[in-house]
Amino acid sequence: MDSDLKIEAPARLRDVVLERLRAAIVSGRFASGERLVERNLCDLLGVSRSVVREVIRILEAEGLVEEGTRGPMVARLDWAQARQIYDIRLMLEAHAARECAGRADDTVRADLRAALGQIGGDGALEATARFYEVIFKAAGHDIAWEIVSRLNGRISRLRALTLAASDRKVSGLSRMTRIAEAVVAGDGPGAEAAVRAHLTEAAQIARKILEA
Amino acid sequence: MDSDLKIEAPARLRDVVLERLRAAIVSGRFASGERLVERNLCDLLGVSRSVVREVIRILEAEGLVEEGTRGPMVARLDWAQARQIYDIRLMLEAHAARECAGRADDTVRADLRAALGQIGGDGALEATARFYEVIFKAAGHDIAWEIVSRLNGRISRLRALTLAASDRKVSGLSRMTRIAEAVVAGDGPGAEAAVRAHLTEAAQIARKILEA
DNA sequence: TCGCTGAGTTTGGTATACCATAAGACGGAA
DNA sequence: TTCCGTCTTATGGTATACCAAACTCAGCGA
Repeated sequence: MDSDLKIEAPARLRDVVLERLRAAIVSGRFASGERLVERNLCDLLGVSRSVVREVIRILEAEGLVEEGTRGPMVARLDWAQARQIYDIRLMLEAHAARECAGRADDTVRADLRAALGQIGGDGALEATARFYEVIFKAAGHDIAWEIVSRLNGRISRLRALTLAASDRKVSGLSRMTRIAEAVVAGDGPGAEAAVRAHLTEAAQIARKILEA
Repeated sequence: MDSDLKIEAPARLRDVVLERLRAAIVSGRFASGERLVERNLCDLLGVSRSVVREVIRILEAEGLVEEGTRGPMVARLDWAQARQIYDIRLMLEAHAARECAGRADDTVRADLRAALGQIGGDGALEATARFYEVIFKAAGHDIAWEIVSRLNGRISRLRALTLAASDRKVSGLSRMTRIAEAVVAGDGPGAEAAVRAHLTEAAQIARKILEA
């Protein structure tokens, strides 16, 4: 890895706050519909309002925060929205997986296996994201990846609501392994089908949670 | 229209600036890759940095602005990106048109005709947006509409590059009329095909422009 | 002539101050 | 008791101030 030499850019306060706040919302630390009072967030995070406000704009664009009558609040998430998000992800990911399978070279295959291997470990969430990133980037679908990343913020909120997270993780891993196998084998239609199966299952679980 | 009674929310400076700056970028007032120096924008727009900075965050999320090494700059737009955007729009719009055709009621049909009727007039751009909004909303694809709206900012930049805008407008109108006709007739596959034809043509034009 | 250095300037990052408005509390009059 | 008006306060919108890093460029020495 040549990343050892990379100079890490000094972390901007904005990025840190963005990450924190996003995590807080995704993890359910703030309830759906709860108002995000700027000055409270400033106290909570120990930063000034400038930072908080800029971060709120970004989270608004991600759909995690929406404007209430009096100010920003945590976006509400219902099944109607989640269903749409899964539909969109399905289209974009299926397309990317198919194209990726058609053009994956050895580097891509190796990256895919590496990401898959880390999913069982600690940073499961990051590894999963990395897995998809490899697929999208290899397919030349940068913009689609950008979109899916943003949508993932909202989807991730669903995961936090799941109680039995462990068994789903296993299931998800096996599904993703099937995706990877199809991609590595250059089997476009198979990869697409695997993506479809994975997302359909995930959507079913989300539906059960949100309709309850 | 009962909208006569509606109290218009006091326009926030942020919204005005957002619109202005977006228009400036889309129209080519700022060159691709040009640095957006905050203090310059403040002078230009006559507002404070707080506002400018928040607006820049929003435009960043729209992909119209990207972070340079030293600060924000107007995003570069090449054919590789535009092609991806057209691909994504194709998927989302085709899907929406198909579903809209399957469930359009009289209200939707009327709205669609109204929007179509206004496209020839002054606010062609707004009317076009309204046309698609009707289709997406009627199909129950709010989130997809949100995504397409954002992507449209980038696509709109292409239009500004076109010299012969008039003949394309006519062509676009006839294509959109075909979409509307298929939707009104409840012809899902036909609507999808019309969308496909329209976007394919638009993509071809964009390609010619960007590869030159 | 080339290169180094240091002052000055630009620029983005961050914090704070001020203002207008709307919600909420409180009290008086019918 | 209820309704209305007023006062207080919370809150978001906007502007300004300050700082540190980095870029520029003149000046100086080898």
